Amino acid sequence: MNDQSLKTKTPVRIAIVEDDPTYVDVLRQVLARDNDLEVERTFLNSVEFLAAVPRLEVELIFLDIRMPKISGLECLPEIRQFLPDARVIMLTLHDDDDYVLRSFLAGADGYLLKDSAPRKILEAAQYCLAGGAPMSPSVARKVIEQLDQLKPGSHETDTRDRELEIKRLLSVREFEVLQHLADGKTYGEIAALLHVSVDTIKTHIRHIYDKLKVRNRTEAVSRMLR
Amino acid sequence: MNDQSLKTKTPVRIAIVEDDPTYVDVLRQVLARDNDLEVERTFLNSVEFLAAVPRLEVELIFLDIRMPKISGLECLPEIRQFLPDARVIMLTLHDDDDYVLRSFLAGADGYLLKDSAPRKILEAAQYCLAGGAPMSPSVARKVIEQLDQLKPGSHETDTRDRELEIKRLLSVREFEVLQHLADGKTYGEIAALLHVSVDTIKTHIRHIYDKLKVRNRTEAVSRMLR
DNA sequence: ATGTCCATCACCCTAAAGGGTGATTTTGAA
DNA sequence: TTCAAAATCACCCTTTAGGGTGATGGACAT
Repeated sequence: MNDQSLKTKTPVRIAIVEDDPTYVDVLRQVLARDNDLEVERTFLNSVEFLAAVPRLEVELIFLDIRMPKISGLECLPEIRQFLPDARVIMLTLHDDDDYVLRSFLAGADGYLLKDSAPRKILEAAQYCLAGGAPMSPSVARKVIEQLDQLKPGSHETDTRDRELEIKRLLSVREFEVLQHLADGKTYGEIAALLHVSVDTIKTHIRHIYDKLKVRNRTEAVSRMLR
Repeated sequence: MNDQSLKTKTPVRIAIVEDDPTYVDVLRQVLARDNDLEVERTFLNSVEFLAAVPRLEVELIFLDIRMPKISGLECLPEIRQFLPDARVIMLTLHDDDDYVLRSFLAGADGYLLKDSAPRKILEAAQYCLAGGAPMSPSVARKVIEQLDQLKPGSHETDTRDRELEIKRLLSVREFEVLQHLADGKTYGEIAALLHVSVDTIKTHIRHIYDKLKVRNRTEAVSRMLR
């Protein structure tokens, strides 16, 4: 008579994955107002979270999208693998990023702006647990705007087109360096090939990373080639 | 000096297209509470509405989805042709039909359940005019559920072949690691994603290098992608 | 049963990468 | 002419990558 009869009284277990400790506290306090909700674990970075996921037992997860190293978006497949029935609400500062649609495609259940009123946060949790997909009208707008990009076969961007696009972003010298990067050359090798110092190459590469918004050579090369 | 300066004080003109006269009245009364909104025209069937559309001047349209003869869905292209900037909120009795996604693809801006509270109706109008896409969490859920059906994923055949060739050379685990490598992930990040130790990943990667006859990750990725 | 992958983990060490800051010269566009 | 990139170089520091070697348990085939 215990499991069933107690079930309605068992609070919903919650995990928070958010690299801003301040906002973690905000969420904690807001969620504490609802006695049916209990924040069981919090993680300040995605790596810690991923390590714990296989043994995690929660029904609801608040997941920050933008985090260092591994984004919330990349955590979603892992969550779906180990916690297929858990609800996931994505946290974001702005609604103007292009993560919105991809989050939902990856299995998110809701979308919450970090500056939402406490009431909205609690509503989001409740709607989500009730099977809805809470999101602000502005987020919903992003979704339906990005909808069109999905249906036509417009993503057949040729490799040459990508190269041209990157060529526009980079200076000629930088593009030259990038091509050597794609061959797996080291700083020193590229420096030798271009008859300049290693530090010059390092500077070029830093600029390439800035312009392409990547963190390392592999991402840069991947960006150009696929 | 009139059009521009008066614009902020001019009420938003609204059209209602709804075959249930009772609900038209409900809408009328609710919308009348907001002095910035003015119901200019109402249509009890879609044929009348379509006839009037070319000469219609409204900023917001409440459009019933299920109507005899011509559905609201079928009206959307016409609206978009003559009133490209007007906002359209779809009206529906249930959120369980498959019109939801199709409505948004056809250019709807919001989705309102007919049993919504008056406050929700006014909110929907306001959100919509502010550029958002109001919809209930249950409707949003429908949208994201139907998302998957939209994405038919056809990649490039060239890349496929290369991938298959490399897949034959590597073990499944190694290939898995290689894919993360191509995303620019570090040892630690891949380890976290695959729930194994960093040393294990290092070993896999060394094996990958051996098998592909490359000396670093960039060459490996480049090998797979081009 | 024996050998061979496969997947896992550990420890050691060196080389390379990457982030921050700052500086100089050239060059082209406004 | 003046301002803004672009291209060059330097020094500091931390993190990551990569090479070598070795070990264990499981799966699978001969």
